[in-house]
Amino acid sequence: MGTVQSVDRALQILEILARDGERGVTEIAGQLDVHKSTVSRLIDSLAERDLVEQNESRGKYRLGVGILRLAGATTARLDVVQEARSLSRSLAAATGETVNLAVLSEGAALYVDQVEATSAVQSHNWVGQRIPLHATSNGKVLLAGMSDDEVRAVLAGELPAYTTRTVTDVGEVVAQLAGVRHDGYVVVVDELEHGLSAVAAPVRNIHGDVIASMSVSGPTFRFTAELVDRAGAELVRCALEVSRRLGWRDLT
Amino acid sequence: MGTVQSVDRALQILEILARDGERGVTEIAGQLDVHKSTVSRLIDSLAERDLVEQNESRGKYRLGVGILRLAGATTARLDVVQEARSLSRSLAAATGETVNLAVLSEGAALYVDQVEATSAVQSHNWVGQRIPLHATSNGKVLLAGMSDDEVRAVLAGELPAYTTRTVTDVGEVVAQLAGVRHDGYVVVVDELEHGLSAVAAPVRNIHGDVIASMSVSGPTFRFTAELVDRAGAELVRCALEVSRRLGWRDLT
DNA sequence: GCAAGTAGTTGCATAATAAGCAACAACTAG
DNA sequence: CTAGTTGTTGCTTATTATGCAACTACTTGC
Repeated sequence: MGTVQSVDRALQILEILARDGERGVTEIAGQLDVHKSTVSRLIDSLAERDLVEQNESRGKYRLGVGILRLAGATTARLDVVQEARSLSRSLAAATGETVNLAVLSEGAALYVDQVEATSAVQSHNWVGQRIPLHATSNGKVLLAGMSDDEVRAVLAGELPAYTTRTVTDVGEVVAQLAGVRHDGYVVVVDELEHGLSAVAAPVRNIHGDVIASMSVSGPTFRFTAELVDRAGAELVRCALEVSRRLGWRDLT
Repeated sequence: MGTVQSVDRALQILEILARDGERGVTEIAGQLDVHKSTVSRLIDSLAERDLVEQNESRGKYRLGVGILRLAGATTARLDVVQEARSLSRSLAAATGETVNLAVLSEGAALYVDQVEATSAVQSHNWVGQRIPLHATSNGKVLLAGMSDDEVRAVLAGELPAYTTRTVTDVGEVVAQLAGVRHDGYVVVVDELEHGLSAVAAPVRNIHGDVIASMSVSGPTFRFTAELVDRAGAELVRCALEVSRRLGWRDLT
């Protein structure tokens, strides 16, 4: 099937602005290899619906709040977000940490919901962020839902090291995934950021496919063995309940 | 300036899906008054970037998670969200309720951030939702940032009553706004939903314009006069601090 | 303060694409 | 099993998107 080139270009503009924050018409024209008047008109269409906005008169452009309206409609309709919400909140309250829900999207973990305990240390909102798969608990759970061949395809290329603890050898990651599949959850310590740890478990659909990952994360100094045991058990229970609400049946 | 018709159509498709949840190619073609093959190709462009997805093979279409990636980039770059975040969290902890941030968007309050105290009763995520101005504390704060003529223009038509307490007379709303401007905050009880109350205060930019509204909301039974006093004072203090971080200077 | 350069905008002509049509495959309903 | 509907796709052409040139507005350097 065919796409529509001018729509493709408009969407590329949105991606450029998402990646770079803000850009001028001439800069975007250079990146798309089209004339700046073309970009100006494409941006006009996007601006009419608040998908982009201009910093000031004749200034650079950035993403606008119209995107958030569409996003609100999207999460409101994501079954897994809806079914998980109340469980995420009780889990956050029970553990005193941050609970996240992530789905696989274009070779990364896309965070789609977040609930923080009020006592949680961090205030970063991960929703909408695309986070590397190999260095996070959510990422490893999502990878564990794939075959080893699929994993190797997704993790092609050199895996970046974010800390001295990041596992960057694909073979070692694949070996870890066997353990994830066996245990039904994974604990990751200091791989994405020093001082940040998390435990994650899979959320399955009616067919048993891993469609999301739910995690509890917090500062490493609070991730004692006792907390990991308690949070892990509670997390697995919650993720199972979300899966059940989505139609999954554990026949074992 | 001109827009690009095919991009306009593609964005209309996104809006239809945001409003209706899911729709088929033929349905969308009817609404846009174009041929279904046109819709099929426009959807192809949107699907290639995960902005829409198909429920199952040859089924209806709905918004996809690609929107969330753009949304994450948008909130990450909204200055007011960034500056407010830590204050929102401390306010949620201090009051034990839910704190929201909303901006004006197309005649409604668009919720752009939310922090819940773990003890908060509700689990509804308002981010991305467009909420009526006349029936909410955030809405009334955003209206109070306009002139009376602008208010009357925005509130054209019959105002829906959501509960028996909803103020639906435009004149009465306008009169309330004078009070909001004087007091610097507003309390709204049971107007959007029975049992839901909130207090809100304005966030200003460097020019003093009201660019967002910050609120504390919770169940009416917890919104005692004492809580309103305490939360109101704390909220006004936080909203002022966010305004200062954005460059506003209160010279009084 | 002025000149030169750059960025974004817009009218117009035309090159290129988007769109409609027809036909098809796949699915649903009776 | 048949008829009807939906979504897809090859092809042609009607229509639009695009580039160009010229313009306004702004920035930078002297």
